[in-house]
Amino acid sequence: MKTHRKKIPLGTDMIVEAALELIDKSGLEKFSVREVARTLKVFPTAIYWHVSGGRNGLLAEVVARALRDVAPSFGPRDDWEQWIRSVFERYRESLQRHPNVAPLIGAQLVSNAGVNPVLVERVLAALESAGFRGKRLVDTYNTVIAALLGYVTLEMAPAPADDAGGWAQSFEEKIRSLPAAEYPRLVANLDRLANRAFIVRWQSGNQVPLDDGFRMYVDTVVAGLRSLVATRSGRRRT
Amino acid sequence: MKTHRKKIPLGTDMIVEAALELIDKSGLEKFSVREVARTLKVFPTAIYWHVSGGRNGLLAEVVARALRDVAPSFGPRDDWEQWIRSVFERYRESLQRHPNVAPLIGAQLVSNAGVNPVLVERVLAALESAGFRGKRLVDTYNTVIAALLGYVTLEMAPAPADDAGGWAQSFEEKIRSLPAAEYPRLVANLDRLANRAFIVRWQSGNQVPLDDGFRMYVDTVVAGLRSLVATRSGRRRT
DNA sequence: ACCTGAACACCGTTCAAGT
DNA sequence: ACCTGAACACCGTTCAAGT
Repeated sequence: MKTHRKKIPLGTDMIVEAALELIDKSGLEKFSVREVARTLKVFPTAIYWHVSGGRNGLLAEVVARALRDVAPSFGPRDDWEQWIRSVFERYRESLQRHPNVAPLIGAQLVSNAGVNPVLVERVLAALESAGFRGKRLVDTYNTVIAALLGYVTLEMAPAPADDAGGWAQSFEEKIRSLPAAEYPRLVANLDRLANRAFIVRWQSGNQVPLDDGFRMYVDTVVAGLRSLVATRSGRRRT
Repeated sequence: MKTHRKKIPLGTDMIVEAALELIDKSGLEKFSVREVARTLKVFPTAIYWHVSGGRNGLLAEVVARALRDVAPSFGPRDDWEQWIRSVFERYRESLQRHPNVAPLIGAQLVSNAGVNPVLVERVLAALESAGFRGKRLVDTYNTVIAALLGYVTLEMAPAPADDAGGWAQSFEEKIRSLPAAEYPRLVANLDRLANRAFIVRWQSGNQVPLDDGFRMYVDTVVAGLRSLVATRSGRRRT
């Protein structure tokens, strides 16, 4: 699986791909421009000639590469609910292939711009077909994008790099010894929650996927949108 | 507003507070353990004696501090929908006070554990009162937490630190010159979308809040949950 | 145009030593 | 117990110089 590059002259794509491979293999914590340079057998400064924006610019391109082709095309005969569901699934699959880029997505505007205009256009198309227009279209658009990125970036949040301090173990102990008096419901449902629910887990979603929660989440968002379609009046009570 | 500390001996709280102040002022990019040490007029290594887990451990505590008291208590006579709405709002207000910590929340398990067990217990209480039990309770719990963190962390994603490269300006130009042929809906709604919608904005949510989108988002989640309450049968079509 | 090479101003973290 | 001090192995980025 190791890519052998010889003397083929450097190019932006080559650098971005090397960076992504490196992140996939060792995580963001280990990532550095210099390391990328080393794997390409090039001086660090050569990178700067090819990619603008330095380290952050490179990371933004990495995100864009990892997330390309997430949005299936939307035609006038497609069902918007079904389409939304499929984008959510494909987006999750992309991040499951590259879990270590997850922290980048919410990290910077530059990076979440990596999710490209094609996706924007198609989400708008789907929502328009659902009946949303004008200001309301924009609001539902923001809702969908936030929901799209939300679950998965959180699910894939990485555990400590090498965990020399044994964080995972001591955290598990802390969770398992919470007093039932203070946390009755947490303790009552502990078997179901421990390591399988946000905040009370010690492994990342690429190791312990939270599948059922994701399904419920998608159901919730879609059902919510559907109920808003019914509400034709622009304004709602706060 | 500048805090003058004299010779009061170092303590974990003091360090965490100094770190949070520093992040609030200059952002995560500028943050460093050494800088924290400098503001406390202490050698960098002194920090390590007080806070375990090094830099990441410190950042986790910063998140915990920034997000404490987000969850109002939930009593048996409270309305679960209203309660969910208020947590969402309070969580957003906390991050509006400390927008620069936003990237940390999805960044690591250690950090999103900073949202403490009290919140877990209360969310469970609210969802139980809505009628969710057992496996279904866990799934809706994951849904709510993901939704809770999702919108706001994305909204507060920081723009490039100093933007020496003029990223914002060139990105705006790129957006404004997208071809209407390829992106008909994006271009048609550009005035409403530009800088006011995810992916096609160049300023962070602490400068240009996406309020209406947030309201719609909360409506969507709550309406979705409500519709799932109705569906008493555990299973749903995929 | 594309890359080398050296240099600058930083990092996080460990480990020994002081008080 | 709490902190200093020195040292190690790194960083990202700039700038001049080579070809």
